[in-house]
Amino acid sequence: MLKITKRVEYALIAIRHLQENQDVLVSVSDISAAYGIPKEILAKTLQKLASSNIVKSYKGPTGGYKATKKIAETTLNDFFEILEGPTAIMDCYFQDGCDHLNSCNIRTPINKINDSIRNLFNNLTLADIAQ
Amino acid sequence: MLKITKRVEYALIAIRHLQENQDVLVSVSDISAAYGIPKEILAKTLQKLASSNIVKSYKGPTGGYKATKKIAETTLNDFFEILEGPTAIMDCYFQDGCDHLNSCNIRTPINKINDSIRNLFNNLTLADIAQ
DNA sequence: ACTATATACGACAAATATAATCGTATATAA
DNA sequence: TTATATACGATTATATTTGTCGTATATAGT
Repeated sequence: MLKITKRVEYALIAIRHLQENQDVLVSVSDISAAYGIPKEILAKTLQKLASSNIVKSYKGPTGGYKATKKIAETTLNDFFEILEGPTAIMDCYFQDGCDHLNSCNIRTPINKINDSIRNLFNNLTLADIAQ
Repeated sequence: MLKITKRVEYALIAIRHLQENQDVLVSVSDISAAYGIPKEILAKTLQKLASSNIVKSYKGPTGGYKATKKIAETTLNDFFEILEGPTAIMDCYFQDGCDHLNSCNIRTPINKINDSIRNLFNNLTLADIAQ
């Protein structure tokens, strides 16, 4: 429990690699080969980051991805949300339609835990965790 | 991702219920019926809590569970660990045997995120999140 | 002593979520 | 025109989580 997904792991690896190679365009194949990450899943992950302007994409041969300045100031909360949607330790935090709502006696503790985690991730940027 | 398990959810429900009924012994069936939780899984969850003295168990008919004083001072980290083992956003944090260790470029960020979460959970007790 | 009912606990099966793959479309440098 | 890159939806495979089954042990009540 409380695990991050492979998508997030791959995204972290990719942006770190892009930041270390800011002078060149890096293709999905490059990163895939360097770290042993399945190509297609990495491609889709980078597409999500591109549509949020965390990275910039260039099509065609000699194309690839580039880090943007937005990376450093992006919070973990935003980063996770781009890839996986809203962060919540239980689905009922954002969804509704709980069967036991009437008898639920853990709403307060669940909300407190959630708020604490979201507060933590809102105050940590990708730059903060880099070094 | 970053979800808690049903076991943790059920455990939270159970200890809250026990705290609200400290004067009587409450059986698994009582809690199961009150909140619509599968009996066997709830039973095993309470057994784990009992073996860590978070609750106390009494066998035989008229038996059941009782809250202990230890509940309030228990940290979320200990609580989660009793039920699910060590808290880590990636398995490699506690396990070893990673294939890509040589090319891993996210060790620092992963450790920072992990340490932040563990620090958060070590400083939050079950009493803290109750109200 | 017997019976009913509670906890204790390991093994297995079902359901769900995650990870990976496949197929096709589009853009563009050479 | 061709080769190679990103873009993206649909499907399959895998892993994890959740729930069930079966059996043992303890004990209050009769």
